[in-house]
Amino acid sequence: MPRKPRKGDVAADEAVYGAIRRAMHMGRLAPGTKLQEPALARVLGVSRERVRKALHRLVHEGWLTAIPNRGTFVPSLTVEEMREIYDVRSMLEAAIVRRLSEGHTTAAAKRLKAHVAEEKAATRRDDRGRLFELSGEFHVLLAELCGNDELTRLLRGLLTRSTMHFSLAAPRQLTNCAGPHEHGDIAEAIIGGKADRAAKLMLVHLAGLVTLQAGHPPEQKPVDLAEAFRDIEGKPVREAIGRRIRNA
Amino acid sequence: MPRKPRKGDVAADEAVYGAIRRAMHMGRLAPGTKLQEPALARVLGVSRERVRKALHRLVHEGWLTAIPNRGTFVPSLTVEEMREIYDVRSMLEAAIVRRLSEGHTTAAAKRLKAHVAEEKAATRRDDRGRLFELSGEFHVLLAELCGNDELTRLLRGLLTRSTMHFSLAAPRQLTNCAGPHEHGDIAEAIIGGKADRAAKLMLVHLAGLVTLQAGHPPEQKPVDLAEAFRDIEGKPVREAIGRRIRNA
DNA sequence: CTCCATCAGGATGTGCACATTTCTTGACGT
DNA sequence: ACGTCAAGAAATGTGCACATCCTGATGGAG
Repeated sequence: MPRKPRKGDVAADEAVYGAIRRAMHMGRLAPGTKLQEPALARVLGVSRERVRKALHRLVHEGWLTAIPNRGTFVPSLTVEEMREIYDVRSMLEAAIVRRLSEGHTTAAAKRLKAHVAEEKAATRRDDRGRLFELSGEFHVLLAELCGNDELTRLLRGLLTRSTMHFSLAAPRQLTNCAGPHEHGDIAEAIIGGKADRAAKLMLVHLAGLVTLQAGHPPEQKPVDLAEAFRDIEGKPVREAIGRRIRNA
Repeated sequence: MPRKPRKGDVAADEAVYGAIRRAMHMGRLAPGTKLQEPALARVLGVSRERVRKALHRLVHEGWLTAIPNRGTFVPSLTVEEMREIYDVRSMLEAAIVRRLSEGHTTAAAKRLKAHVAEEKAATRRDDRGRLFELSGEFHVLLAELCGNDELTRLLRGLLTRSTMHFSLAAPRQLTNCAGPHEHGDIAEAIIGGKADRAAKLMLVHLAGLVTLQAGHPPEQKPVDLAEAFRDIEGKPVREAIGRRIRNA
């Protein structure tokens, strides 16, 4: 299985894809913003087809909304849609913590503890950017510990769509989850084997996030594309590495 | 919001997409088959870019596997991947039937009963094709009754990937679920409000499907594309109608 | 003054042609 | 005889140019 990268390679695709996602993640692109292909191609310094492909992919993944012959837009999640996503997450994550509570390796417990410790450290440093990342990764970690790749992929998609609201609507409040101590409690219940308690804590945790998000309606403001993508394109693509091609 | 269809329109895209999916659904395309773009374009009578777009979409949805600079292939699901998919389904669907058991409208109960009745009718007629469809739709129906669109979308994707194995590996056995009576029992438990029983029945049901599929390893045989797509392209696109564009 | 029709400008969608890569076939050397 | 390498052919990936459609503005009619 040769994997020779070419000159421009698919890395260019990933770069464009990652640049747009990062801009959204950083709250540069307000809901309702139209992402027009020529402007993006000019700003990012790539061909229009590259931008096209990336936009189509983002649309398919639910990050952007496309209207035929009109263009692609940054979606404004309604409260109802958000509630639905968290509802599905509740179903999945309650089952996940239940399963982990009923049986997990010592290595798993170690990773959980380490993650919670890292979150606490970030909290002490008041490093809200890092804490934002860690808070999301906690939920992915739980899925990973189940050893089911399909589950991990699915939950990751759900989670990114969940955190999109924070990124887009309330970029100021970089408090992804209501605080690391809730994660700590959940981890403790899992390690202690208390399935019911872990599930209940997770449900309360997610419910809290919903009310937290519902309290911060998205702020509509126009955005200049050139400004939004300033010092973005060069950085390495981090979040795309979980999205590899499936090889039979 | 105007919706003027053009001459060829997006319907052509959907037609190509649907044709390939239908061919897979009918077991015409064996696992490992390479879908090369020029041949498909010639067979379906459309331009190569149309085929390209459809293939990319199918790859992204998990129906096909793409290898850069090599082409797109019909995947051969391993037993492990299949088990993972059913594992996720177990988590979600157990939660679904629990929720429905704890509260549902009379209209919901009516739809459930009607569906089970239709399955029994198809069984009596020995209409295995129709039963195959209905068996899948039963699980989607449960998700729909929860009133959560996100959940419905997600489960539909999982389900199509589950049934892919039947379509590809064992097209002969058109018994999607082990029999409508299991669906009937689940529906009965839901309507009766027995959450634990409904959840347990669902878990047993899904576990049974896994063992059923694991017993039928995929049969590898080369396929002629022109033969696989005979009397396919003209038919109306049925399964694509649930995949509309998201409009903000 | 308001409303509608018409038209220019720009953006999206599509087909085409070329560059690049990979697979196959055949010959050559060991 | 087998393995290796090279050259041709075919398929994939990409950029370009044109067709089609939407949007906003301008001018005329009521």
